Amino acid sequence: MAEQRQERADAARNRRAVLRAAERLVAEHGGDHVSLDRVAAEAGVGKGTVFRRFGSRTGLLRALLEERSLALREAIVDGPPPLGPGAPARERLTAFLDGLCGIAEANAALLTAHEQACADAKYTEPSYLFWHDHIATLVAEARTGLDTDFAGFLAHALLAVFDGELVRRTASPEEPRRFTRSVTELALALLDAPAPPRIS
Amino acid sequence: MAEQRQERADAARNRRAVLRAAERLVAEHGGDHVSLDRVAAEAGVGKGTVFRRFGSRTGLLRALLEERSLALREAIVDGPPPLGPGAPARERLTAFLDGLCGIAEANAALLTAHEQACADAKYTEPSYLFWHDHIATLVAEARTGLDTDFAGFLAHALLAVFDGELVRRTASPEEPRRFTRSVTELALALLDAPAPPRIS
DNA sequence: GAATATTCGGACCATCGGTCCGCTTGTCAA
DNA sequence: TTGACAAGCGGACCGATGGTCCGAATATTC
Repeated sequence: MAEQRQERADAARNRRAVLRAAERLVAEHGGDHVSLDRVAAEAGVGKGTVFRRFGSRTGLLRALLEERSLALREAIVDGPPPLGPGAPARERLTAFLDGLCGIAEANAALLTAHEQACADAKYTEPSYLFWHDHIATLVAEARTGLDTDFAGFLAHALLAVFDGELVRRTASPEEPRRFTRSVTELALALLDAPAPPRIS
Repeated sequence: MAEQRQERADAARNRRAVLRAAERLVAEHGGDHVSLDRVAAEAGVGKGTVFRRFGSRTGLLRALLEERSLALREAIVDGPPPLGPGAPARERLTAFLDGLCGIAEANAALLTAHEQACADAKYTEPSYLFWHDHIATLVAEARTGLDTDFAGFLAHALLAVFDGELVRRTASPEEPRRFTRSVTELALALLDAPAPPRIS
């Protein structure tokens, strides 16, 4: 069962149309200002269709975002080093962050829209959990002896920086990858910091 | 001109009533689920009054949050060290973060509501600008030679951790100030990290 | 106590996410 | 080819919500 008797041809066509329409609207207008009515209209389908395919506004944005990050995710799971398994934690982490920053820089508006839509559920999104787990693991590996919970917190802290608006503000015309550079420096600072003094 | 002929007595009374009502509702129900209709009803005033006083949902939440952080702000500007001027940057920063974390831990739900309402304008809020400037200055002072822009980025990164939901998730029953401890460790790690290698 | 500026309050509006259901259309077996 | 049936479509509809407006009410001032 691939997924219950295949998706009908028109359904697949509409799914693509909706994704492309949403993508276009988010790119043109800011992250918000993209109501589902407009997406449906732009895609040339009814609103019901959008919901049938994606369940909710959140689902639509999530689908777009996962489409963008699928390659990175696969490369991490079973691609060649330094992204994939095998490389030292430190190299894997910077390679991963480099990839994620690239996605963020190219999709800042989409990030904003997604954050807005997710709201509270942000920390339970499968994608978020995956990124978080990956970072936390690598951090713990690179800094042996670090408290596990604190490694998790550092992972949250690193991911917290991926805010659409912050990405947009950090980027600059003459240095498009400034966000990436900043995040990388931040991550390295965390890895290279001396062991924290025992607090309590 | 205090502010144009004083505020009328009933107006002041209503302002307080609305603030207290909003506070109560946010505390009881989660950060969202606090519509302005309900706030108005709970306060025993008309909806128009809420808007007249606070301009918008965002304005109301902001007012609540600034009420909570006013003391900290004043202590920083002209209070005694280590919060106020005079102490070494490192001590000032940890003292400040300690204070801000305290506020965050006590008002996680409010934080969530405010983030939701601010959306894109987050980085232009007077409060945010104040915190950001303060942190960036202290970081630059504690790590001389650090690129100014990067100090600013680190400030954003530190503030990005103050996400209502993250605060709630980091706190734990048996260790209420776990969020504070984590943030402090994070900040110290950033201050103590060795100078980053020149990238480009 | 009257004149006046300010404020009140809730009806009203537009928008938006999400639901529903009668109609259309792709699919597949005969 | 055709017919029957499941799957999908689309847009009218709904409830909630942020925000506006203006006649009524009231604090303030002289």
